Amino acid sequence: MARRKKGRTTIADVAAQAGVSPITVSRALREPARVSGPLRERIDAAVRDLDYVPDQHARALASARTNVIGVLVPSLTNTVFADVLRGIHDRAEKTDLQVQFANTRYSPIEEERLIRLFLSQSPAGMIVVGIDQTEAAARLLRKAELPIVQIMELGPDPFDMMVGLSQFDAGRAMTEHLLAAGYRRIGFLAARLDPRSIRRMAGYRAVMAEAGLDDDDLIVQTTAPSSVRVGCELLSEIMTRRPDIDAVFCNNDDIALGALFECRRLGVAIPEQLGLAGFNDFEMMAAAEPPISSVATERYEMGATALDMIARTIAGEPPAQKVVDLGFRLNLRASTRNAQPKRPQVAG
Amino acid sequence: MARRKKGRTTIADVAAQAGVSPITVSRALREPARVSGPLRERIDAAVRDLDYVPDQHARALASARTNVIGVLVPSLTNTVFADVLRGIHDRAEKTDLQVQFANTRYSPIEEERLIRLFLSQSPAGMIVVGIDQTEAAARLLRKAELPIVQIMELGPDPFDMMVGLSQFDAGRAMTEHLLAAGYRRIGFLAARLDPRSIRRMAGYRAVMAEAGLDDDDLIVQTTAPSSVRVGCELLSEIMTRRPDIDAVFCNNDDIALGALFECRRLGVAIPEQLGLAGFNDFEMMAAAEPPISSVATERYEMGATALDMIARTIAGEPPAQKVVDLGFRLNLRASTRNAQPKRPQVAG
DNA sequence: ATGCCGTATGATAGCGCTAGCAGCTTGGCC
DNA sequence: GGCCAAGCTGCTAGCGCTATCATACGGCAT
Repeated sequence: MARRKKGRTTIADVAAQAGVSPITVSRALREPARVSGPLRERIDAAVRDLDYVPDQHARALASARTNVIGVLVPSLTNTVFADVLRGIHDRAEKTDLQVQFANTRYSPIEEERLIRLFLSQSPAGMIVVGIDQTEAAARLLRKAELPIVQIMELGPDPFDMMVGLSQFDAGRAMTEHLLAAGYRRIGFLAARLDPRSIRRMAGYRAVMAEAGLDDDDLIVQTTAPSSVRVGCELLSEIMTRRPDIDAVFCNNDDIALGALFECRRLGVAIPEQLGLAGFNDFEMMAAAEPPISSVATERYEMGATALDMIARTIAGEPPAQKVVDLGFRLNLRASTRNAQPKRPQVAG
Repeated sequence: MARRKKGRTTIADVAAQAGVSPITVSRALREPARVSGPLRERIDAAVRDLDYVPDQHARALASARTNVIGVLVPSLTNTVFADVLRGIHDRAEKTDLQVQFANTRYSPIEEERLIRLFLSQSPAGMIVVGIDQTEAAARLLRKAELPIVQIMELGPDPFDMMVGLSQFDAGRAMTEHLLAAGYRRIGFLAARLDPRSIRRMAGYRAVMAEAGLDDDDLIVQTTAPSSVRVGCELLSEIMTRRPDIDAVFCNNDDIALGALFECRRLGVAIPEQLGLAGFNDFEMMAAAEPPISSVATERYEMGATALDMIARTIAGEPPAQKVVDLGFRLNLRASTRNAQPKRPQVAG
């Protein structure tokens, strides 16, 4: 039967040119060690000669395996995930794995739908964000027999592997620093309220409670997506509600930048009248005037590590550790008084 | 022979359950109109019953067609492209098209390599950025028989379709506005120097030349990737080189934000001593203090339109226009004197 | 009645590749 | 010299789906 795609160079063409059988070509490409040296060279030459590229679809169909890594992220625009994706992508390029993204829009329901969809295509591995999947999604992932990495945070009982940091500890650490620097009435500005934001906030609350400084009034939050504008609004609101605050810790850097601008508008001097800290440590934090203190996380590295872990597992050399804590770093700058533990003082 | 993937629900299972032949199921799924009503219903019911999901690979192999749209962008972290990708993705979700991204890192050589790679996988369509492909890449794309959209800018002789704006005109427009507002010694700060930056700059130069205000000294550029920090540095440099400038037009908003911070550091009042304008109109521009004038572009819409055009073409209803100009908008804010044509005045 | 046509469904033959085994060499050992 | 294990290479039979052709059927004009 005359069929389509007559032009395509197939494994049979390569085999003919190299004077071997198709299956030997197939092996030479996938498991070079199983083919003798001379043959391998002839085959390689033929491949180059004919510019042969294996058909991924035929390969996937025949082997019931694919080289697709499914990646589900909550947002495509948030720089946080852009960095992670870049890390994933960069490492994937060095392997023969293909990356397939999808956007859950911060919805666990949507995430579950996408997990079903991906799993039905038998990917080689999956990367998902966080630990708050729906129960059904968790069940699917647990019984799926493929490498899975949860990224961005850590938690008990991983589906398979994890690379992240403790968002709670990161929230704690910055709050502890602010306390140590002498701040007392520390506000918390939060938007989006995704699970990771919430755990950062929990870290903040824990520290404040331990210090006996807990106060619901100090927290201003909204489920609206994070943006610089929302940062302006939240800062404005907290200044109205609690004009006596001496610092604000923002659940991310967009909010912090908005807070900085709003302070400028309101004539609130940073850090003299108000300490300001963000989260993520985007590049602009260091360049701002004044430079803004922020909690740095290893986003690129997180994506890269996740992909590496999957690639290794597929290659049959699973990573030594199934859970990797990439930690965080406080980058303290002029927007906060950076005194080491010092006697508390009343803020200007 | 006992083979793998025994679990998978296939079209044959659906056919058995519905009491028809496999090929009829295949048709019912792809061209419902060609199957009679009652049969179609029985088949649909069986599909739902068995939770059947077609195997993309088998489908691609048999039909020599895929549903993959290849998208090549220069950067994954730049918000500009994140917005475009979101537009593409959002529309792709409404079709059965799959999006596959790759990152050219602003390198035409890398872009060519990726174009070869993608084309060898016979995608259903491709989206590429700009009009500056290598000659070889251009040849490949021209002879490829698939819908292709070039996005982000417009130019003569498209490979197939185009959605974008005239970067030159956009550069012109903002410069004309600055002139009309009375600025005379208008600096231009540019980083990265990708083709689109360069055309924006060309627009700026054209206007300055027409006004007899052209001066190489007014342009400070670097091939370093754009960042807020680089914006600080460029502003600092131009202030050293030409302390008499009265406005700066930045080739993007990161640079503009850096310039704003640096002005604050240097004690240069905006807009009193220096007008400031950016490009892209990121969300933060409106929230900044002072709010920064910027040229808004339809990035999300660009991605969405590109995908729509491809989807339509595949569906056999090609769009009426092969070239779509989405234009731009000047969003004028407090960082520039926004006088309408007025008599020139010496800047403070 | 007869034959023709258009429509709806089915049978057949692959798409390009790989799993599982079979067959052939080679070399080592008794 | 004969036998067997180990190492290569090749054959066969699909993976799940669809392009192409074939067939069945009802309606209509002749």
